[in-house]
Amino acid sequence: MQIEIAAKRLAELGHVTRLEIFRYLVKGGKQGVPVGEIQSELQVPGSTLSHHISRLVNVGLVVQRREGRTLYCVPQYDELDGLIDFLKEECCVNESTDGDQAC
Amino acid sequence: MQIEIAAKRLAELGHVTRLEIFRYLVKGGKQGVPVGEIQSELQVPGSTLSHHISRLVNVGLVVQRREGRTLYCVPQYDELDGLIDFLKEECCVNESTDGDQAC
DNA sequence: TCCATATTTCTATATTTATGGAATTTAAAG
DNA sequence: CTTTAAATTCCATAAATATAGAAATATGGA
Repeated sequence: MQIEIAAKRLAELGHVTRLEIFRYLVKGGKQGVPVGEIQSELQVPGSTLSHHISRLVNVGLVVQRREGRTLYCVPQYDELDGLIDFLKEECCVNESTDGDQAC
Repeated sequence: MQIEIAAKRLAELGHVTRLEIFRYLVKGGKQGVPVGEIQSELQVPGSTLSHHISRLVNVGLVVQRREGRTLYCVPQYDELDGLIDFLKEECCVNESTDGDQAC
């Protein structure tokens, strides 16, 4: 993963409301959660919520799927896993061999 | 972990320069890396670098240790692991049982 | 067609953040 | 006590982000 993409994704997760949204989606599973359900769960004004969701979509952490009037938000588990792996990439490869090891 | 703390930590990692710094530290292991080494590695002006490092320190992702004139930066592996766990907490607990499972 | 529901886009304001040069602090060495 | 090295703080400016009301769009049903 390119560092610019990883940084953007982390930045989007680094906001309380968006992190709440994303965690709620992660909890919800692959079928996705309607925008309206997120709104009633988190009690955020629609325009604000829409702004935050579209930021998560823009960086590829969430995908949307429409069914009639309802938009489902689906968290991208693979992207999340990739991000986590990126954070621990090459962990301790430069570590001197004496003392505790972190990994 | 409280969501405010998690969001702050993610936000600090969500900046290219700081993410480069943190990953370099993660690579370096528990003994830590001198600020000067980070500077020559990443080619960032001192004042800018100092600003970014202090943000990482403020959210507890990095701890500093002085040895003479040299300041070592030590990444906090436990905090990183806690952050990662937080992101996947309760993954899919609301998922309906039919179809693919993400976890 | 007309209406209700679901969600987004527009718009403006307030706040936070990034950047880097210059000056300063801290610590060791001569 | 003066110099050199390592790193931070101060400062100003530029840029990005958050917030939410009002208006607009999209979809399905009566």
